[in-house]
Amino acid sequence: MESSSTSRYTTVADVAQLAQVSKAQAARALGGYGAVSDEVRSRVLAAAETLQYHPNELARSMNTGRSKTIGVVVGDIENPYFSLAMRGIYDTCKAGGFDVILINTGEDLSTEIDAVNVLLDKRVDGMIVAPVTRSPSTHLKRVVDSGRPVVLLDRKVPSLPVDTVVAEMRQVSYEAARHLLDEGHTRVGYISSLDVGGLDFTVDLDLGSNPVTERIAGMRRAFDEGGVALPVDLIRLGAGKRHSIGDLVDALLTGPDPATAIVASDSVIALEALAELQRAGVRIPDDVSFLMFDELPWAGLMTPPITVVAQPVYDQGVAAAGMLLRRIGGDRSEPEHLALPSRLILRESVATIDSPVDPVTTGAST
Amino acid sequence: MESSSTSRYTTVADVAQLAQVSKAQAARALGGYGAVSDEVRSRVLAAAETLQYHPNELARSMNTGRSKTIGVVVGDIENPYFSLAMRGIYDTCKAGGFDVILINTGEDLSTEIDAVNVLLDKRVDGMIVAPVTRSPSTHLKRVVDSGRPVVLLDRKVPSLPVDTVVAEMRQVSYEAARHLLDEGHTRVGYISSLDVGGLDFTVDLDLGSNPVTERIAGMRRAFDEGGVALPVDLIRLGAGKRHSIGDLVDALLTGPDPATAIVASDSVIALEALAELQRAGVRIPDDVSFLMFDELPWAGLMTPPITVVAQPVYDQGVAAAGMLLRRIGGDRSEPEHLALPSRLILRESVATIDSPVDPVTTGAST
DNA sequence: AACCCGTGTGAGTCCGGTCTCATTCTAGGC
DNA sequence: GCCTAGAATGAGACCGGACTCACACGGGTT
Repeated sequence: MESSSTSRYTTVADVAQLAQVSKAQAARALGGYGAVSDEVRSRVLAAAETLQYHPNELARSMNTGRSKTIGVVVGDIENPYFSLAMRGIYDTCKAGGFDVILINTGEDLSTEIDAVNVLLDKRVDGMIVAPVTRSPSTHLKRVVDSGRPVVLLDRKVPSLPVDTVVAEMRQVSYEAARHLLDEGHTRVGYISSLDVGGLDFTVDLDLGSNPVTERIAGMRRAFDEGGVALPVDLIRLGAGKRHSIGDLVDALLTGPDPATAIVASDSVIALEALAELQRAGVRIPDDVSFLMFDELPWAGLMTPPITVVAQPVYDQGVAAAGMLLRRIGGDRSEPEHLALPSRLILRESVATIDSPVDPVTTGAST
Repeated sequence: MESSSTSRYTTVADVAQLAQVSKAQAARALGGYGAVSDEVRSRVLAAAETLQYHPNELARSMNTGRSKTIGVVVGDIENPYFSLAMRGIYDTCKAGGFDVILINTGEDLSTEIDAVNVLLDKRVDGMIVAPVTRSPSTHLKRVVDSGRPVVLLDRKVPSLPVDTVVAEMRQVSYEAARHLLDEGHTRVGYISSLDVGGLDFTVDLDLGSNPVTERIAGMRRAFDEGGVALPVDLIRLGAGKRHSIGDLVDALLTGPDPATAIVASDSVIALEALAELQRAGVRIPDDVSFLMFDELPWAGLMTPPITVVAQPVYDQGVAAAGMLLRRIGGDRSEPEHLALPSRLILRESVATIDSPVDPVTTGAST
């Protein structure tokens, strides 16, 4: 009883000693492998019980090479999108007997690189990454090289031969734009937090493939079909970082040819945009129509209820984790690229505009 | 090149060999301890670089006894409360150089027990637990005995001598009830997901100390001071599990002496209650007043804006992690019990009722 | 009686780091 | 020129499990 601090953990050796058998036998009885007589087994188990033996997972992982742990790297856990996806991942991993280590990148590339390295150094059995856009992805290559499976969530990295899970965006975005067009909106503003080197959006800006480019592509198709020019000048990148969302909203509603509809790229942006509109006294859908990506419980409870594009977020998490677990299980087949169907939920935040646009006088502040 | 699968990781031994020094010297150069000549150091570092050496954290943890990882056990990550607190925990741990393992219990005791054991077996340096209510807490005792620090979040376990971080609830709840009373509400319903053995709420039901009992205690004081009986019959437990939230809301608005105000114990309940009210055509605050715990961005954007009790959730996470890190750092002082101040944010969801209650004819369905 | 197989067992190695210990080398002090 | 403190170095123990190997023992063959 010489020490109450840092009381050592009991090890197989301790159990073996109490049970009067060799360490090897104790390990066999405890681990349930090899040949052990009933006599010895029960003695060992009893000893383990009295000593409150719990195996050291670190030691075990070290020579099995598997940690029964997967790593998840996301941009921002506080974002409902990620926390719900996380839940899907979590539930699936748990069912498969895997633990989860979570790392948050704050959408920062160097943090993501560190995160991936940390997970690799901790010898996770695999990882799910929602990569920061346009990352050179050498760090992800390192994972692939290490032989550990990776599944990319929400964003593809074309050069990387790994499984990906995304929500189908091109088609719903087409439908969403189609809907806006049908209601008479040709001047629709799009606000996204995506940011590429502080550049503004232009038609030939190469953003790679990510949810945002997919959406814009889908919307463009609808505009093209309708014979209307996609209002490129109303597509605003870098929301929340380079520009305040409130300012972006104001800007879209001011000027000679303002937006008659605003599309928010995710719920965080939607919330701030909505707050700004309310502050400025701009009514939805009378003064401006509103549409957001991501379906959250509150969207349908607003006045008016918000028209949204719902992605199967939880299911994306489940699918990603499922794929990962299959890979960990030894599946060596070709990389799979899953796109889960999204759908447009029509509510009341998009108004019908009477033909040739009549600019509304907005009460936008500042 | 006999194997492209499971390409072995480079170890100190590999680096040592390439640098033409002993394993011990390589380890010293890499780890930055002991005496190493500049000559050797640069050679080792160069070798490590070319071989892309990354230390195996498992091995390192095994004989240092510290994993630079903390475990977090929460009820439901999808709940904004936890995901925001998680963010606070995360940011703080990261700043301190610690990684985070997340485990979700789904508010289930046996899962919590498993979770705690898993974390202990993984040799986390400490853990933050938001314990399931009324747990016997022998599992938490095991952690304490192991010498690893624990910090309890959101709920206290009186028998456990560990640090706790909660939001101050008694005082704000007093203020909230006071406000309701001032506006003429004596029949206020309270809906909580807390559930203790499927029992209904009674005055002498011992629930221990948790946010919910604190709130009820605070509200009782206000009612007592006002000389009004706390409407115990309108306090509903087990929301979302034992009872559907919609049914609970309907029940509160039906009967001979219905509630004139509804208090939702958290944002998840609030959302479902609000949906039910909308479905039933009950207007806020004309037909019933509404007040919720937890401030979320959408609360102020609803029509009408919802009056809420805001807790410093992110700060709770930060505080909990801060305490834990201090303990890990060796702080052996007395357990600290921190209660962060909450505040009532008055908006427009509570209406004034004209003196002696005149039961409103509600449009509650079914 | 010699042989074989399978079960039960202990000794000891390995995983990949950290760290102790003993030894060698070198520079400074007298 | 000799002695010694301290730097530089290598060998090897150790953390706590998993697992290999060699060996003992008993029953069934032939």
